[in-house]
Amino acid sequence: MKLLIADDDPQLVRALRITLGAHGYDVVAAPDGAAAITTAAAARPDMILLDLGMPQLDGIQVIQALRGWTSAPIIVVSGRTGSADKVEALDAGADDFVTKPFQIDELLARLRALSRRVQSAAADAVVSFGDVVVDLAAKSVTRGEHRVHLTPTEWQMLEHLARSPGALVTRQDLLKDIWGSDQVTDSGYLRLYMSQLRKKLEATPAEPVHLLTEAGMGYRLVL
Amino acid sequence: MKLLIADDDPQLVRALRITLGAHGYDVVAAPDGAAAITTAAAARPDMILLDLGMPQLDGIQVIQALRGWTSAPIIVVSGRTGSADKVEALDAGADDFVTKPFQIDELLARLRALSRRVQSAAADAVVSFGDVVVDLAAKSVTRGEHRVHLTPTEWQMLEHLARSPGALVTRQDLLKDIWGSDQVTDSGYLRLYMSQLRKKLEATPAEPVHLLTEAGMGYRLVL
DNA sequence: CGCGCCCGTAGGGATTCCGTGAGGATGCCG
DNA sequence: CGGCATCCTCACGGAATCCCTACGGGCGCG
Repeated sequence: MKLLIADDDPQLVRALRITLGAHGYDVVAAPDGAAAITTAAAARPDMILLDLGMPQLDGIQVIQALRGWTSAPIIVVSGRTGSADKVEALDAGADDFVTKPFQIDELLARLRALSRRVQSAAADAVVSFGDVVVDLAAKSVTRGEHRVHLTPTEWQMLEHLARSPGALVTRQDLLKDIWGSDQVTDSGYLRLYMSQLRKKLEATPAEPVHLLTEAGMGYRLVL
Repeated sequence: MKLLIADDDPQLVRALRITLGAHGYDVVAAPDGAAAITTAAAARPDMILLDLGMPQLDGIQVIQALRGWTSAPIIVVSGRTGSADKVEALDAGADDFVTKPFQIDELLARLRALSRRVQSAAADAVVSFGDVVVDLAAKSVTRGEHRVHLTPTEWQMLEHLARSPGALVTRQDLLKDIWGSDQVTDSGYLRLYMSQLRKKLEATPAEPVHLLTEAGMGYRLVL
């Protein structure tokens, strides 16, 4: 069971590394928010211990970034005791919230409780179809041997589709998640970006095999 | 989302029932450990809120009894702050531990966090009959090894039938839910789309085995 | 047997929905 | 200031979908 500890207090990290290591966990560490994200992408931990008050990046933002591609349990560790902080972190995608100072045995128990819930430890962060490989964690797209460059909007569309392969994604969902709010004025961006995606990823853009459209409903990525 | 509250403090139960009810939860309550177990068995809640210090039965025993047959998330609420109690409860099978007094918004956030995990784990919104598999979540239909394409209206019909398999669905219900308002002018849409569904899903469309019609009443999906 | 009732099915027009090209608007960077 | 990438609008041809109408068949009943 691999564990990522993201905390800027070297002493705490050292203590946790020893204790958790003794309980059979494989520990990797990151000193700030940015490092936490890159380290998580590289090491693919099964669980994440995250301090809210780190330099570089807000803890909430770190949670959101991680939740973009991994469903690994996140336990937030923080000195702040206000319920507002807890609510914010939990709603951003964290699974549990422990306030410092904490008892190490309680933390261990919460880790055990969460790991019980975890289904398939490795939620594949890579989706591939045809000769295209999409790496959700690295935000990179490869076709054959060459890398494909996508604009931010194109990537967001592909990301949404690739996150639930085979599932139908409603036009509403895409509009809401990419353009925020309740944008209902689909004056045709979706059609346009989908067209560009197909041009970049499909062998025959005019007759797509993977990026399908369901008339009147939305789009679907078929592997 | 049905919620079981097991607590011997009537005032707290009353307050929780109001607050949680306002947030869309369907609340049932039990005043002691024994009642919690029997009520849970009868009501089949999706989540359980459990007080450790109840008469009749130790909270830990209640957890173990519940875990014997249900995997619904259990949040323990207790006045004891000792880490030993937390560890014991969590290791017995509880998912989270909140100490009294607690902020109601924190409790709500923890409920949301847990339900998120449970839902993603139980993504089994699949109904199948014959060689047809209907995935309600992905809005996809497969027959044998091939995907079946449905138009929006066809899908809505199938969805209604598949959401209550075996049950009779009134023509009125279908008309109202698909075409909105109190459209009673069944000038034959239903017959038409049902015909197309059978053509796509039944082995012998002329002699349907699963998409049956009850003369004068409506339609029924038998698995 | 004749009839009305209900249901299944086929064809076709009207409408909505989708793909795509061209081009203007905006922001970034040297 | 100019080039560049990206985002967005608009318009049009073509495809998919919806919905209406019509026709045929099974079934109960007088």
